[in-house]
Amino acid sequence: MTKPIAPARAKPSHKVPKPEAGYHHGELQEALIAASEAILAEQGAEGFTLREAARRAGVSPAAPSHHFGNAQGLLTEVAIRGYAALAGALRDAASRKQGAREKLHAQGLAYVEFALKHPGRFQMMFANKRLVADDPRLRQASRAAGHEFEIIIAELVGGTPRQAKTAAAAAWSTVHGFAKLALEDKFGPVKSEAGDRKIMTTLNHVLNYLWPASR
Amino acid sequence: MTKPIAPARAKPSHKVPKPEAGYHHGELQEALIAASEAILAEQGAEGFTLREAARRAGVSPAAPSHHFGNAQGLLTEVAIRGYAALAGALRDAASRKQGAREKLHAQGLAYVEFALKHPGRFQMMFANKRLVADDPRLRQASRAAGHEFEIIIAELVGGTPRQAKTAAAAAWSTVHGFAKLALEDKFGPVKSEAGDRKIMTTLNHVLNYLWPASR
DNA sequence: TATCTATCTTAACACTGTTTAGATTGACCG
DNA sequence: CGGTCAATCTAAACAGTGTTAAGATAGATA
Repeated sequence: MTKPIAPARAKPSHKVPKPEAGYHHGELQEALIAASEAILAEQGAEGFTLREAARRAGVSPAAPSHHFGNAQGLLTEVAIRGYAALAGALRDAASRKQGAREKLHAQGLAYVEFALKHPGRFQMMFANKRLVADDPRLRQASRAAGHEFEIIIAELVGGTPRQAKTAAAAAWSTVHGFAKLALEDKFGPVKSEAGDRKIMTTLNHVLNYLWPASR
Repeated sequence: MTKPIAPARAKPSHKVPKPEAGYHHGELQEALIAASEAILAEQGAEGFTLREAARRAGVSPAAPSHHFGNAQGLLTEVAIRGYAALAGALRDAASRKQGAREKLHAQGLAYVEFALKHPGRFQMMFANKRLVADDPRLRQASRAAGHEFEIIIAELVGGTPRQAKTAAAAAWSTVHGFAKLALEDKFGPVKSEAGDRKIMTTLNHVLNYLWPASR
């Protein structure tokens, strides 16, 4: 189930990661990213602190700066992986269905499911002010996720590229808005399993309303 | 251009809106709310600090606590007024048009216009973790804004209340998602006047696509 | 083996929100 | 008119935060 999220290029070239080191951590980047994701999962986007991430990785508060520059740099890395995971989820969802409408529908469900399952990460991915918003890799990761929508939309609406772009913006806006509103409890409590199910059926109705079979 | 969003009442320039500064401020609540809105307008939601609001109101950092309890309490008050302003904008926009579809369309434009014009306040209104999320007045203000959509939607779709609820969720999700994505630069830069205009025409296309004349 | 450089720590700085105790004030009430 | 009292605000402190500068350590290299 856990698919490799990071690009294939992995290690800092020269050495094999040693689990137990002394002064040198060995895998500090990965440890900090993992710690950050854990904090986001436990405490949400507002709960993240750089010091806590360092604490969990077992290093001093100043250590992260050598690898990520600052907190925004670390969070940017987390967001990039988040976008990759989201793109993967969208691709997977579409691949399991046949017919453009069914694919789009499945993508919409997958998008909101991702948001509800990883609220902290999701919120952080769209918090430009806490990221290095103009990082090329971040921008590309975001575009790649959006592209997953455009692929299916192009299949669905045929028309000019301009029209496809419009339709893709419409689809993305709808599911993104729904996810955001749901996370702020605008469609009822979201903490419980039952709450989540109710929200997902509401989403189902919304998608059927906006993209009926006739489209 | 800048329309008074707060009740027409006071004109608190930074200091001493009232007679000579004494030990008592006299209108501290209003001054703090105005200061907070100014910070949100200048620095965005992430730029707000309680101390800066106190500074602008000319009081000590501890003063706000006597009126609002804590930072969340102050921001909750700001958010309540924000929702009232949003509801007013939606009502105004609808009242200027005839026909349910035109009204809904105008509301969608007004919603995004509000978000682009007051990004800091808008983001804060939907940042539950920074507010007293279960404050009854806040919840009611939020529901009142959402209700503006439901009124028009009921006019448009006729059907069962359940169907109207679905359609309202769809409309709200779409414009909210569009606004949020636009504020995170997903539809291009949003700082310039030209950027905003381009975004609004994109929104126009989206609304025409999702709510065509035939609905 | 000696040096070099990446990595990490220690310590400090300027912030933040919140709490406690005390000072000041205006208003009520005899 | 004068005294009490509650409301209002300040001062000071505390535990946090992100970031930086200077120095220690260790792994790799020559």
